[in-house]
Amino acid sequence: MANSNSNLKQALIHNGLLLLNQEGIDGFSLRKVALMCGVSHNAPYKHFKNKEELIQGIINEVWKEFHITLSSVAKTHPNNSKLQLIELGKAYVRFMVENPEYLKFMFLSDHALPIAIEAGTCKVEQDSFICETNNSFAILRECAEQYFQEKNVDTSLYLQKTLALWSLVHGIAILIAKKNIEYKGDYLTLVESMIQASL
Amino acid sequence: MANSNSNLKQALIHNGLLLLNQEGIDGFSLRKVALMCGVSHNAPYKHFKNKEELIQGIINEVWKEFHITLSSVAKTHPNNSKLQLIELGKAYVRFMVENPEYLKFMFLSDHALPIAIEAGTCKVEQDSFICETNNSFAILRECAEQYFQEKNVDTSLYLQKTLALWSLVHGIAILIAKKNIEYKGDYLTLVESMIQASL
DNA sequence: ATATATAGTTTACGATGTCAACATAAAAGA
DNA sequence: TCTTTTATGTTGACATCGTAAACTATATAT
Repeated sequence: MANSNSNLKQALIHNGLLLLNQEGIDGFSLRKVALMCGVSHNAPYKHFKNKEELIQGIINEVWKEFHITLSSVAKTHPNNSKLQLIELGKAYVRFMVENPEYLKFMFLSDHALPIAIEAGTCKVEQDSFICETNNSFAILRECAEQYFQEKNVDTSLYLQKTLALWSLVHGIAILIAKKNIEYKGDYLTLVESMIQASL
Repeated sequence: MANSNSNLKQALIHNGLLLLNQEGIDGFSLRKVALMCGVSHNAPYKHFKNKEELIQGIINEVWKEFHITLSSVAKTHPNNSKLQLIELGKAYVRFMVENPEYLKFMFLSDHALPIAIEAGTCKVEQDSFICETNNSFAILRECAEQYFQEKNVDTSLYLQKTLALWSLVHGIAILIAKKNIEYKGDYLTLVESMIQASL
């Protein structure tokens, strides 16, 4: 029971991610994922309550990937909080633009774990399971607060300014990824200048 | 042929919108919409190529509603561009928060008409059909440029600053609507202070 | 050795999107 | 006016999908 237990479970998530990449969200189905794993169409039900739960598993995997991307970017530029913020923003947007199907998948789900924002504090509440949104926001927040500290920003403004930066990056990422905006030229240059102007 | 032509077509869009509100995106189906219109399950195919096209019709309807909301807000505060911008942003966010199913629907579609952004100019390209994104962005842009003019902002920065404001509002709207952020208190107050700080 | 939990299979069912064939009434052409 | 399209529906069929139930085999625990 030790190892082979999560063998198929992991394979389902892995192949689900593959299928999502290959056929997009429209071509995605439980039965296809099962087939890719060489298993009957009902086998997934031993590991996931339903389709929604498998999707949630896949989304968690995407969040992990996202988090790894961001955290490696942050590590690449230590001791330079401004550059960190800019590169974080660019990586954030690039990830969404290059993985539009991930974005749709995540958008369809209603199971995001909210980050509680309360009168000047930003407390991350972890209830039953880990949602990587939190960690990814934590990376951004750390860099941002480091930057604000260096710029002698009033501490009481940290949260609001960080949230504004997050919103800006989140918004432009989705506008570009969803092709609401079409930029002639390198979109990352646009993102960089927008972040720079907002700091 | 004059009138009854688009009779069912309009009814399908209307009832589709109703169904979306009642059952959410998961409960939405072509056949249910047809049933609501008192028509056989294949009748919609005489007016829409497929499900995707009906959805697109519904989305266009939502854009219209969105546009009407924004434009009436802008008209409520003439000659006060700053207030206009703040109220526009709040209305923008409120619309998305109050209609999360609309948001999902729109996110699923790949048929947004992009707004071309090009080296200091923002040209709206209208190809085959009108996408209300453009008009909605146009409202925001008009108010923003009015504001920048009053503040003697360098004209060459208009586009980037408008885009930044749009991104900020778009981003916070989605973060709140998707419950990635949970604000204890009135979220519109948060939005107002964020916009204010960014101006 | 026997009982039980785990992980997989097969079969079945209703809902869905879509296609093809048919019906019918309105519009258009001769 | 008679005929022929065209527009707008209906019915029936089909493959795919998510999911439930019943069954099977294997590994573990007592």
